[in-house]
Amino acid sequence: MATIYEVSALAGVSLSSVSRVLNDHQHVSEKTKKKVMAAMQELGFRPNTVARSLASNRSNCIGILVDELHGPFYGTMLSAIETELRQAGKHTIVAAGHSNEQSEQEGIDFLIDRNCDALIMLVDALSNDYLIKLSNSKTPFTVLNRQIPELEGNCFYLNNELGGYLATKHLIDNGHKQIAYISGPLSKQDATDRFNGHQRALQEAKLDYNPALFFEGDFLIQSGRDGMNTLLKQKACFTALACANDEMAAGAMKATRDQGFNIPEDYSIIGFDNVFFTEYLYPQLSTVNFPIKDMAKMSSQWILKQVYKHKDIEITNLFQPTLIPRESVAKI
Amino acid sequence: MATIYEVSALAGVSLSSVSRVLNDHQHVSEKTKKKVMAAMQELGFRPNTVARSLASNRSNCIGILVDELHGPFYGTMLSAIETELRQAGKHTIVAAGHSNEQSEQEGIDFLIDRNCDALIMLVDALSNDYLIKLSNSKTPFTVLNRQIPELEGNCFYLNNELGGYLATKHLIDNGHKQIAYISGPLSKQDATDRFNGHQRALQEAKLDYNPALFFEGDFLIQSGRDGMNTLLKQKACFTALACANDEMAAGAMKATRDQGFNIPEDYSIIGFDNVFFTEYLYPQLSTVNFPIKDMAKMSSQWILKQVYKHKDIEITNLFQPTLIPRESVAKI
DNA sequence: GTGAAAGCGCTAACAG
DNA sequence: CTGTTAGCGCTTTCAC
Repeated sequence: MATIYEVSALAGVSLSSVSRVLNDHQHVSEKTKKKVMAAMQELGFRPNTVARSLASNRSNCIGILVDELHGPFYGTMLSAIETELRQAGKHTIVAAGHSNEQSEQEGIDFLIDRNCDALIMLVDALSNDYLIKLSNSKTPFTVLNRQIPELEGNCFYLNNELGGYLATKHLIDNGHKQIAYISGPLSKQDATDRFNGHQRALQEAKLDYNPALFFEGDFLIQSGRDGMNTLLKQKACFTALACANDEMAAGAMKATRDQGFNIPEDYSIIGFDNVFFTEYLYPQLSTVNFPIKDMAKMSSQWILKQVYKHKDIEITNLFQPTLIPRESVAKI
Repeated sequence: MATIYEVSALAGVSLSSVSRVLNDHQHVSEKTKKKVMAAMQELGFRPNTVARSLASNRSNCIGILVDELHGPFYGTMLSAIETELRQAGKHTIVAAGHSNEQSEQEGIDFLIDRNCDALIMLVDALSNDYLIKLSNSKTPFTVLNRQIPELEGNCFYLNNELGGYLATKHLIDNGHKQIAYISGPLSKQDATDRFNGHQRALQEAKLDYNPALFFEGDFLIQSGRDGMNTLLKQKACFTALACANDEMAAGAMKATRDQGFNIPEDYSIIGFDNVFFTEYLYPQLSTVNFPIKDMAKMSSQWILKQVYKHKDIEITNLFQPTLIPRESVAKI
């Protein structure tokens, strides 16, 4: 593998000149630039990224830390980030935190040690305090799906409350008056925000909130099944169900059918997130779109702008959900 | 950030000694080892990975190249690889090739330039020839879901023929005699292997293969819909359908119901891959398991063994599919 | 067992 | 606009 050294020799210029054209510096004459380029071409020169990192203290690597690598959400996110970053010549290093505080901290260290220029995180085990402390270190980072007031500019998040509102409103607009709700773990901000939105829609329509129609799940499919089974068993009746995410909605659909009911004839169901498999379900699940792709892209752009000084990038931190009506909600 | 230099000063030993304990070399006295460790602790020393890479020409990074980062398959794979590699202290750099030959080649260059110690690839646009040529370069690699005779030891693949056989056999065992088939693009090896397995099962049961009951899809959901719609329209009748992957099976289920038929009462359907959402479908999709997780793990271990000289690792290149009977296939 | 010294390939002042 | 000169932080011969 040829080095910058051999290039400089062949081109008959100094090391620095080669380095300059390599880094697109201004103040290089067209002539030497041409000579250098030709020499690089001839030698099949490929710059050694590691050496560049060491000398410049820049790795051109962005670390991505997520709870899990599998699941419908993360793939979409990774894909959007990788696409955006790679076309800017940046690499993506991934690490999973497995929703475990210690493991997530290790993941961060892992990524920082690797000299990542910046981090993108979608994690929930890490405390706000930890993240705030981290913001004083030299590695800039971005946080997805989380709003931390002290770190406002670094956070890219959804108006979850509005999403929750939209979902329940859609049910109400279809004539439903008794609406059950399966939430995510209320210890998580996004879960409570969505639930608050649900309640706001109820109030707005002057519908009473009935605690018997509430079930707290954990965002996983099984809790959707458990939730719907529980709801179906209690006495208060209802005609529609809003779930705080699509996985739980899928579980609820299963439970509903296992009990011999039809969707949406007997029960209308709406999810949240609009993950790709919602279209595969039968009936196709009505849901609320979570623009994870846009958010992932935006946070990549934030890094491009902050860390690599790209210009002309408009940053938005707050994203809006939209209703995706499909087949699982019917008029009553 | 403390350097090895400060550690050596504080410990009162030379640079080399510090380096030795850092790298777990033999021939270091317990005493100096202790002193060094203490000094590191005190200074909160964290070795600079980049400098180590440059000096040792080892990055402890494994590059992963996949067609796409989203989709049900890749997440599972990435997750298994990251878990396995990270606990060995290795990092994972990902790149997507977008099923485009040039883009995949760029992905490889990208990863090699980044000084990856090895590569794991799950790609289909790259030709065997290209891969064979690549095997002469200094970066070892592994190929998933693909069998290249010249690169036998580097390939980790499924017995797709057997999988195809198992699926159709399951249909036959349930009494079906007219079985339709929606294949993947026959230009791809895995698609033809699966299809061959289908035909073998037919022959074995002395059932005639009817070309009218065949549709060539592209592994995406829409082609499953198109396929089933086409099959339903032609005159030859059938009672069961085997699909070369789960996405197409999901599409076929949709088409079946859109035409007013029930699954499995009117048509039994079986998929292939056993991706996570097959359990979310209604009815739950019977399918054939593709042990992508095991394969991903095994290929990580191959790298650990070949590149990092870990011992006691048994390598298997060929994996076996298994039948996963669920609800979408009924006796006739 | 330990230390000295020479790089790994490149960037970045600093002169000119 | 170009060349000289130090390093970046660590590994690795090679002596001792």
